Amino acid sequence: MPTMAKAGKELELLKQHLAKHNLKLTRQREQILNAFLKMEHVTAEQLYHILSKKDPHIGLATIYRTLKLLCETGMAQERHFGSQTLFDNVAHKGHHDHLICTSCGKIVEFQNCQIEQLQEEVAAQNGFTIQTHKLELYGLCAKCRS
Amino acid sequence: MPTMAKAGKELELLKQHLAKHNLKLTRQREQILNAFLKMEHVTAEQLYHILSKKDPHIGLATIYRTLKLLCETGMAQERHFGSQTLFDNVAHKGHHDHLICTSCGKIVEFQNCQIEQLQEEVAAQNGFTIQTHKLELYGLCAKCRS
DNA sequence: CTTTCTGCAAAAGCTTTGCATTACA
DNA sequence: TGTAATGCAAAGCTTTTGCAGAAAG
Repeated sequence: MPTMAKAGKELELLKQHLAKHNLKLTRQREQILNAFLKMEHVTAEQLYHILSKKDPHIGLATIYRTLKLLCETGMAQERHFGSQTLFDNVAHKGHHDHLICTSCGKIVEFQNCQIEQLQEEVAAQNGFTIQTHKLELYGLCAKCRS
Repeated sequence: MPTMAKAGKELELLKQHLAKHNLKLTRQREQILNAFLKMEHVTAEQLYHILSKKDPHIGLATIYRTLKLLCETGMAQERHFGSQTLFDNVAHKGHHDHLICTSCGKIVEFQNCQIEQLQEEVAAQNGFTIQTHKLELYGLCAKCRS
């Protein structure tokens, strides 16, 4: 059943991280992970509202604490867009960058291997080894331009 | 005297912006612009401390208000690194991107025309017209790797 | 003179922390 | 049974806003 194996991949990753740091898997952490994995990107507040419906006593602080854990595992990545702090789901689609419309706020994800390759070259020239990167292109989408 | 002309270029840009929006050029705005132009990137708090020495009664709110203006002219660009909000001086060196060491915090600026060209292509494919962009590469610098 | 700015202080986010209690392993 | 996690509320930061007096055009 490869489907089931795939479904639990992220949970396994979290379990590994928890075990390595002597932390515990809780009902809340699992709920937060599951809700997070369904989204492309979320704010802490958004997750809080989604989860509050199922579990009215969940705390916003727990969301923040768990999102920090997910960032440590590499599944999530913190990103600032305007005044909002978004947490990107990197597990789902792999790494992706963003095109952001400055007029309507529309966000398009994209990937480009050539750019990534050039990034590696630039880093090497400066003696750096890349761990991760963020690329955001701001402009006007087709609708807003016309 | 080309030197003087060059020195006032950014001030002219600010004056234009102010005129266009029916705003006024004040002593504080000029001071903040000058201090800002001397730096590669600063936080609002840093500018506040620098300027407090000359003018003990300057307000932090004025710094924030003026930095917002500088962003609108395009001379400054807001950037989030970790928990800090930095304001980049784009006027001085033109647009540049950043290599950031996740271990020691060292920041290296760079420019790469090929990457910029590819960005344009990606944007065009998605119907976007780019206004600006941010590229940050996070990793380990030579010292921290060894 | 009229409008905009400033500094101050208060307010408003958003995120983190302290603590008693609960849940995991 | 011993740690670690949770929820709540309070504290902490950074950034914004309201307002009366000051300054610019």
